[in-house]
Amino acid sequence: MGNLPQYKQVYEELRRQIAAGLFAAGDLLPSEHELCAQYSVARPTVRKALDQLVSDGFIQKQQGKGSIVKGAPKGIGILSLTGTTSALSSPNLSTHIILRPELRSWTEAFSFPVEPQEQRAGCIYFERLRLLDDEPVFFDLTMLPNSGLPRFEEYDLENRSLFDTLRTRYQIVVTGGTQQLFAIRADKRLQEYLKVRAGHPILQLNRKIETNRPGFHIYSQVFCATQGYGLIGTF
Amino acid sequence: MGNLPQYKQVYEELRRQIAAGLFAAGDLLPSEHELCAQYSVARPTVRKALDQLVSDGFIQKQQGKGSIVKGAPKGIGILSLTGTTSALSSPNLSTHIILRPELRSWTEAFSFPVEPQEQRAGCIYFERLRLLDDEPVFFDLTMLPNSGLPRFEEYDLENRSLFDTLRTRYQIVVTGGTQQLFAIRADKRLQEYLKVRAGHPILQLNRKIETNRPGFHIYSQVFCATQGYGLIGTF
DNA sequence: CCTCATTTGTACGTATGTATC
DNA sequence: TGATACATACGTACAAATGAG
Repeated sequence: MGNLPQYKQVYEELRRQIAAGLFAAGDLLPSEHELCAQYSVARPTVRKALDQLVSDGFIQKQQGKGSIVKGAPKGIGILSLTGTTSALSSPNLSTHIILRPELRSWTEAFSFPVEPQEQRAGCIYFERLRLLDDEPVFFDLTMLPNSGLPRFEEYDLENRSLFDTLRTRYQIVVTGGTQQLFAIRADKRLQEYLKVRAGHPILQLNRKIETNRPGFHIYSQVFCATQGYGLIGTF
Repeated sequence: MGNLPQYKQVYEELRRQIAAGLFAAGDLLPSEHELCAQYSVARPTVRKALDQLVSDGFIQKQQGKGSIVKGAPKGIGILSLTGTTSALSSPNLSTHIILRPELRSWTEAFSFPVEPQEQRAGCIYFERLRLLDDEPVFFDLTMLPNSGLPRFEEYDLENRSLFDTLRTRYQIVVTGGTQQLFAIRADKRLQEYLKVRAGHPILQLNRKIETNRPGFHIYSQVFCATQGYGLIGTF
């Protein structure tokens, strides 16, 4: 049932090793031939896993040389898609739940229309504030269809990335998406949460994220005060 | 010499057809089996081309059903990587060259350090202003290493996407990158180019883009006034 | 400069599983 | 239920780039 395909097992294992820092940036992964032996799979299987790591930004490949480790994605990875792990695995970054996941009805999500089956399923909605060194950096609102996510509330959104939870618990992975970016002035609510003065420039990000599960989208809206550091992402 | 691998030929042809609107959004591409027959290639070759189209956001795949065309990426595709074509193929979007490509020396690019071989090669630098319906929407600065780009100045940056030119003329494709986003207040120069009042919130984007050519990066800085429309991208 | 082993890139064929309609 | 379509997986072969000698 919940068995992962072999290429995903290899992917998850290598990804874990890289994220855990077992390879320094610039190191070479074992060659494809060696990986085949280690995991007892054929080369196309290993290559598929490596392709994933490339598109996730964990490695680069170079013909005749090998697979070069780029290291765990750095920064506040809100813009990186599958690499958002780093956002919450960073030791000095914490998450404060402003509004715990609750069930709502919905017809639209941050200006994106929701699809009929999503509307029927209802909406899981929650709000979080992310802090870096106890300073608020961004405030985000998330909407998910309430379908096929048993025991979702049990999973610890304070300490785990949403995308990690969806990927490892429910086999839901991001396949693409659409985003809108705005620079706006802080309103009252943002002034309070992000601790900025009135009219301070704020980055706003609306995203509709597609997944491998047909008709299942993640909708999110993020506000970020970028004074000082900027919002970093790999892609 | 300049022969493309078969999977890239299939990719380019299908991409061209989708971008040209030969398929409506929601249409199915021919099945993998049919594509094999059409292009006289094996199924793994077709699948590799389709994988590319998926990761570029042109199609979605669904097991048992087929490859669903999502249509040409819409909006100002500054954030989409390989799909930036749309930005300049849009009929009402035009490009004004503020500063024609010129050769410079460089040691850093928008806060990103440049690598030694790039520094030795020198820097191609240019500035462009993009207009939508004759209204300025964003202002961008680009830096490229001056190596392996014969006759670069001849190619028409006013009417073609930079990424398209690099991909089709020089076989340089984007493999990933890092970006920093900021919300800032407009300074004097931005007030002039983007026609906004002093202190208006502006979106700033610094990017270091990696390519399949080792040691060749594209550095760009983009400023955008997002009042009204927002900056849209697919990923 | 050339040779050679290593490593990744491209391509084909085949087989089987699983989702969709 | 069956036909179709995509997903996964293995094996093979050769090409092209890299780096060591």
